[in-house]
Amino acid sequence: MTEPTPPTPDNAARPQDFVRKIVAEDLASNKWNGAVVTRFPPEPNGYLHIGHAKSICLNFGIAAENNGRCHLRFDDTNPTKEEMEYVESIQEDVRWLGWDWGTDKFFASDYFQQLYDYAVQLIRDGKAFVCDLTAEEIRQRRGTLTEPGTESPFRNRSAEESLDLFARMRAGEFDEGTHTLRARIDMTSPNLNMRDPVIYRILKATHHRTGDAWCIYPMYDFAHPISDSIEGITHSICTLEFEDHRPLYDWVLRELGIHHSQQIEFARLNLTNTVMSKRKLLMLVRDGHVSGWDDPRMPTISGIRRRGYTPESMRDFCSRIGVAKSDSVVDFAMLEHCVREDLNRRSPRMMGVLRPLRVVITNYPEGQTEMCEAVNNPEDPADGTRQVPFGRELFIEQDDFREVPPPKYFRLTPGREVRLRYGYFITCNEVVKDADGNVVEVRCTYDPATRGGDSPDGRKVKATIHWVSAAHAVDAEVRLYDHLFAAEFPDNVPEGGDFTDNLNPASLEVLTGCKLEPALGEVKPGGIPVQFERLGYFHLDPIDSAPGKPVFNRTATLKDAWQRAQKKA
RNA sequence: UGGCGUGUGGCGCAAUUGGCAGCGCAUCUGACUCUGAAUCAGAGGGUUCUAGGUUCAAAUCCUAGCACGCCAGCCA
Repeated sequence: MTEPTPPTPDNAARPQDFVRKIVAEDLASNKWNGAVVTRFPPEPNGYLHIGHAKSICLNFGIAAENNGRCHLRFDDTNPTKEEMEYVESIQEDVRWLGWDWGTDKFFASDYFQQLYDYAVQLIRDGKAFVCDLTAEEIRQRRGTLTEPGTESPFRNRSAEESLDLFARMRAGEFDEGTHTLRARIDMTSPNLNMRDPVIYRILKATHHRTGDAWCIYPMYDFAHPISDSIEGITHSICTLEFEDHRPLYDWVLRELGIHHSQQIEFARLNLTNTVMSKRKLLMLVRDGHVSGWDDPRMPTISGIRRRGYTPESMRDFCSRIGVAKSDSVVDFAMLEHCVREDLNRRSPRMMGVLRPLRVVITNYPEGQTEMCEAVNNPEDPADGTRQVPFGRELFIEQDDFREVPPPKYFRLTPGREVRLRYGYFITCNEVVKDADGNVVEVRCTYDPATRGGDSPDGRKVKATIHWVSAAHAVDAEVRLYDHLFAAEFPDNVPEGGDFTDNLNPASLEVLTGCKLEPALGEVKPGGIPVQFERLGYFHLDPIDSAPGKPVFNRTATLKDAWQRAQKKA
């Protein structure tokens, strides 16, 4: 429907972040002969979220800005956690964000043989050894944050013996947990990662790509630097928690004497009213707090896509939040601002009534219908106009009528005249109630001279409200979303509780029997959200909608000064 | 009482490397308005973590503290 606009290096106007500065300096000093090669290395063990989007835009963005490449590499060294379903969704999400890895799609598992050969080299050089300690024994000897560890009794066995043992590990002779390959570094290092870290373990699990070809798998700290090296990565950008791993990253590459990319760490994204760890997101899915990874309340890429966020707004968001090394929490309002800005510019405007109240125009001829011309997008005249049917019976928003109006309430109330957008001025003169005293219908008169929405005598009305012709309305389900978590910082919870205690019970409100103008019944899936005038942006749900039975997800509300004033009062 | 890292308006980031602390978001006014939207104009908000020191001049350099984050998986 709408062509996605390709990502542009839109950071030019913004101050450069520290990573881009390093890249620029390296280019200036010709450190890598003009090459800029980055990579986005997800583990296919879950769906991508907005935090990943930050990393994706950083890595692909830097490559694009510098005429370089960004590799998509699946870090699949743990067969017990990874699945093909995730590699598919990850690719879809990166593509949706607008990035293209071209032919540079890789899997760490493609390097298993090379990795194995490098491990052998390390053993030969006396830099690694096979250790017979159990996990528990290794843990006990690791020492603590303040005390050094103690060396493994197998640390000094001969390279020949380790080589033999390693080959037998690979051949499947040993059970899981009985042997590991460890780097021989320094058990007294203040950096625990350097205390003879395990670099290979036995895992008799079927790998989603290599099947049963291997029963030993390299650890992240070994596989990652080498994968970067093999691919000729120049800048290996990762998050802060890997800072402590950099010495090990450098050690592996230095000892092997191979291409040595530079690891650079930045702070991961945090968002208010949101959790952003795969573990917690998985929990929300598994425990049924949401309908799935793509629930529109989820901060996953697939969730926000289904919610109606656009790739353009996501990229804009990522460039606005910046890249730095201090832990921080971005205000959710920043994200909303970005979607609103994009959607305001591009979304078609239409009318939909969420909570209908029947209006009968008593002086309008029964059975008559006419068409009113409505502007599709005032922000973009090229979008043209459309015809909206008008009749004697209409629906307006319940909120747009008050029998006893609060102060400064501009909308419909007995005796007051308001404008029906693109329609007529109407004046309310009668209220119909049910047995319980609820207003079920308002009866109005219209001024035929105000057709189109302007009065020839120049009289003004304070409010313009939206409406839908009852005879032509399309029925729809509309889902209103709010923050998944009521608390700004969901993890802040008293002893004994957990983040799910902060789930917002009102994060989803499902409205049925909503009344939409006919054009909204024709919206095709795959486009951008539509603005329901005065309400917000709504996105046709690609999964639950059926022909003639649209379901709309509210992407974001419009800013509402009235509501804000009400809340204050 | 280990190592690594980070502290700049409410929030996220800048500050040409020592030269009057700026931008975005948020907030609040006002204007305009056939969306209480958008737009436009404006406002408030800072002990640059603290204390010393160097200097004509410090967010930036030095010293000593403090706070916060991460690290003791055969996860990544």
